[in-house]
Amino acid sequence: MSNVRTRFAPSPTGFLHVGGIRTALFAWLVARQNDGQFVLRLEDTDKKREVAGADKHLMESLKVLGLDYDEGPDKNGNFGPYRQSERLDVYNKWAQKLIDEGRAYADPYSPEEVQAFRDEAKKNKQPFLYRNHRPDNPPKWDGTKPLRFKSDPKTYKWHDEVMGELSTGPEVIDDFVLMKTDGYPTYNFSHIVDDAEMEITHVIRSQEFIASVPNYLNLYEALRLDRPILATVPSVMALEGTKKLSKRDGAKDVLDYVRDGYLPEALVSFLATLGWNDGTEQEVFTIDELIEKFSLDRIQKSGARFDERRLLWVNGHFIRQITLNDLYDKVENYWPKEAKDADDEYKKRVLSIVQERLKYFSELPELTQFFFMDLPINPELISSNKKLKKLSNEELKILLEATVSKLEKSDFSVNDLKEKLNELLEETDTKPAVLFSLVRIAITQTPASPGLADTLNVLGKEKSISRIAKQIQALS
RNA sequence: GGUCUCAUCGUCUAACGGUUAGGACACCAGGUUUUCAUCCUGGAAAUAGGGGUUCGAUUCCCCUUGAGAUCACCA
Repeated sequence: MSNVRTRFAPSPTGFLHVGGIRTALFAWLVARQNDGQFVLRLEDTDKKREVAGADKHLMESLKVLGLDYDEGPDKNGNFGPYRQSERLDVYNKWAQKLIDEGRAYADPYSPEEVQAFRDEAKKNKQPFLYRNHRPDNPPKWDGTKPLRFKSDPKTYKWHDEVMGELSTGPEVIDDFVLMKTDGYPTYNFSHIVDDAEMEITHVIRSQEFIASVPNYLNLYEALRLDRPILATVPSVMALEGTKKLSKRDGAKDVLDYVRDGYLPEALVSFLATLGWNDGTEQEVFTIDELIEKFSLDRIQKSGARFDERRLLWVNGHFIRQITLNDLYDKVENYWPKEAKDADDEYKKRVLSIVQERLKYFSELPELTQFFFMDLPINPELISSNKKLKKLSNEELKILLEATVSKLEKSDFSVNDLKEKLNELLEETDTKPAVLFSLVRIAITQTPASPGLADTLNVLGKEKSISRIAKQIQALS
């Protein structure tokens, strides 16, 4: 394929959720795997729905995930401008062409009259077709009335890269609005013109548009434009219920995931494999692997549910794979506030023993707080422990005192700590489940922590022993 | 209601008409000297229903059922 150009064309009406990002990702992958261009075009033709700042937010979302675009509102390109609101002359030019050729006409009816037609159709359980009311002698179009396409209803068969062979009858073709009375074009008109003017080769978009495709095909013919390759991506569905994922079901802003400490590469891998696979049993993909292996025709035809638990697993998988130094840089802003004055070396050691249990960065404070401050004694940790609650305070104290005197003799290297702890098990004739749990609780005061020897090693001799002493005191 | 589309474990999915229907997430059990996590082993878990075609259907056809999309001067 020569010079592939794909585009992502959102309207700036709010944040980008995972479904939108997935569509953008697929378009981006097609461009990258063909050494083509990926274009961002803002479809801001509905001024009523536009949200201030949404454009910036959207661009930021793409950039954070690494979906860099070659042309867009904030990039130079030979096909600009990339905001539809700045391209009105283009739409007017093409609209005039249709008018001149008798393929567009002014809609003489008021909105109320059109609505009455629609209500009547609905009452009769018929689909609404404006062309059943097409006027015989429409007035000249002067912008005060909507401009409608004069359609040429017919049967269509076409190929969709994802959905396969599709076909429809003439009953779905209608005289849709091209230009609104506010001077802006409708999506149905503007995207056709822009895709052609911008030389887009692949139109990859979500499935709510598929029913309109026959109308688009009809318009391409009237405009005498070659139609691009079409690919319709199914919606991402909410985990519960039967609805597509939407903002009201709690679909999160992708930037929220990034803020919570999800790695962009994990989000990308997860989103790509939500409804796509390469036919092997590979579950996780790097971006380079996706660029190499992705293909539109292996996208599922029905919508996949968004299961955040799988995303969590993918993210943990990526976190465990990156190097400690890399991870250290990435978690810079996620440490508990008590770590403010801790030095890099210490924080790095903490991170190294926490890396395998970190699922996303926002968890870091609860996982590591005790490394940076003495947590208050929590008696419940002992009283709720199956084994420990059977022992008396006196017995617990004896064990902890033995631990202190043993640890006094350790150089606190991990190996020596392991050795000393083993000796302690023998000398006190205690099971690991008892002794180690007790010591772990004494030094961390948390329900879960990394391995005991590692934790002692990082905490250091002084802190460890003083915390055990505090626990002994609390038992008195 | 019309039109289009889809249908495999709870979830994401694999299976040129011939497989004990495979993998992953989640779940359960066991193991790796404590917890949590990682890792390893094992377990439970699916072809929506009914008809065809075929020696043989998850796979092809039809019907039913269920689901999604759409029928805007929104995209």
